Amino acid sequence: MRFTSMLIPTLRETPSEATAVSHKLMLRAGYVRQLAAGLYVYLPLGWRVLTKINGILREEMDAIGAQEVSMPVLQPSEPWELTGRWSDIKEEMFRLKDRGGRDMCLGMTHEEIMTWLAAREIHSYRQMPQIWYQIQTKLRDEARPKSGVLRTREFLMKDSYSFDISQEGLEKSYKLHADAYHRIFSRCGLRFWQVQSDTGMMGGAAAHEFMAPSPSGEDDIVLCPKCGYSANVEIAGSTPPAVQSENAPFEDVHTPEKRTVEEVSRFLKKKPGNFIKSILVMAESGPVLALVRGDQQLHEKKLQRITGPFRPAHKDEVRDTLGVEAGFIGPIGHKVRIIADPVLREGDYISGANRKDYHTQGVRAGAHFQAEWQDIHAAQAGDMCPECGSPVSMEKAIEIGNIFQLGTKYSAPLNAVFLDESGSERPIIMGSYGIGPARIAAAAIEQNHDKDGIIWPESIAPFDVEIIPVSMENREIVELADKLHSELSGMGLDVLVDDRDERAGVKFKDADLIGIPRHIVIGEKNLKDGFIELKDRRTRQSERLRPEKVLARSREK
RNA sequence: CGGGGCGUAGCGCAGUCUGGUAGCGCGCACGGUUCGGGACCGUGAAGUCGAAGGUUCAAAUCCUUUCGCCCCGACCA
Repeated sequence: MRFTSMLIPTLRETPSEATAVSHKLMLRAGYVRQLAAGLYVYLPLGWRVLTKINGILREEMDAIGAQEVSMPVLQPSEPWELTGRWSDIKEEMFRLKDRGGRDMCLGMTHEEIMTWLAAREIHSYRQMPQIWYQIQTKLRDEARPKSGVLRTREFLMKDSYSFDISQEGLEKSYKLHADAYHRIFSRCGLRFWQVQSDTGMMGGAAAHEFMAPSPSGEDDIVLCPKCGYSANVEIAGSTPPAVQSENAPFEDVHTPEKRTVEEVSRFLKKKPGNFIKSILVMAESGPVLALVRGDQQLHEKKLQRITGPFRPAHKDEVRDTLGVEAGFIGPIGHKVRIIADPVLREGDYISGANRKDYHTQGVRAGAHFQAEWQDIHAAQAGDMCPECGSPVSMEKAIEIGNIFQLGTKYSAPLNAVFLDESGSERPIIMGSYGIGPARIAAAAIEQNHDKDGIIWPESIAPFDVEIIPVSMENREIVELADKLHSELSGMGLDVLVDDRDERAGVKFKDADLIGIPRHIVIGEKNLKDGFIELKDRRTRQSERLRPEKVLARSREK
């Protein structure tokens, strides 16, 4: 491919709206353009990368016996009504009516439609297991599209669905996917972790996410370097390090105008870990008082799994419910539901005294208050691993894939049933599995770049080699570039020749930006001696070689 | 949805406070010189100043409304 016949609009300056590294580089190097918030055009280079990623996805999905299909993006409401998601999902679903006034939506995922198909076509245990997948556009009216292609309103997703006759079968399909995902992400050149994750509204028994560490990631993951425990912070267990117990007498202390743990701890010269942080929230069932240690944070997702949806209490609600203003509330003497983090079981603490300008010290669980004990704190670096007790670390990560054991959450309401060997009717046991190709591309850039641009892993680079004829005036150079171009292409390599009539510096800068892993530089001086240069984008090391040698070496690959 | 920021030429920005002929750099076009890490000189094209309404002799600038984009948070099936 010739540079001059391809649209590669590189930018010298970074458009101001970009903050994530991958976003900046994709814009500058001419891979994508933004149409509107969360809507991106993939330019030729960008599309080539996605095509390569999708190729890997197809190979690995096919290898586990999955079959590719294609489902409509435009869907009728009925299957969604049957599973309850038509009403469970709110503004995030794009909805419309057709000319007949029928409710329709744009697919944000395809459990309903895949299950609809299974309900029609799978009748017997003899037909299973099945795995169906597609690489299809999804639409979600995201509350906040962000970070370039990392969170968009329209995006490509490889989604697959397994259909089994039993939980054991599901676990097998699940394992097949997990293994395939490891191969996929490894082949794409990513550093990644498989972590335990929340099943969310997908429901079901088990779920894992595949996470590529990156500062641009939206998720926090907890990792134990010792035993390999890894989990999304949304569900990660951890034991906060023990704090020295004060053995303080049980009594109120005057703390005028000191409300937050930080203020009171500084005022009393005690560590935040010696405090109980009391947070009142309003759940649908009523007020709930959540307690965590002062140096810990309440994790709202964890609490929500226990109480259902909630919101923080307003100031007047705190007063009405607990009889004291926010800042001085504590767990003692209330009849509201109290949920406390287990770390508070032991030791004595300082909490709000339930009267203005006072805190109580020497507060002990059991003796002074009762609570439901539930893990509701957010794990933080330095906490102890729930499996082996060593300190855990935290990383920001991009969710590049997920796998869910769904069970019968979709098959039951959509009546996707089969007859088992004994002739009795049972719901199909399902799993669902997703990968975002654009996120793979973005994560690859986040993990592989330098100050000059992208450094693509070979497997997903838009081209294998870029040939850089340093001058287009020199006939010999141009002829050799053409010759290498056609011979390397003939060997099955994807080759880009920068045949622009630009100065060498411009070509070098753009080549570094675009990030093709190998560059062949053809310059006058070297060519006079019969040499060209083969340059590695990552290491920047350059070798002087005879042109034939380059061909021979490429043939080996 | 809450908080913050920004909309001026393709891109990056100045001009807005204090109203008075719309600017700079890059890019683009043409001519010339140059040619191994984003060259230089000259000439030139290109802007309903996001939109609508208002105030004013006069609005990019002041007022009102509105749309869009980005960031933080909430949300993320």
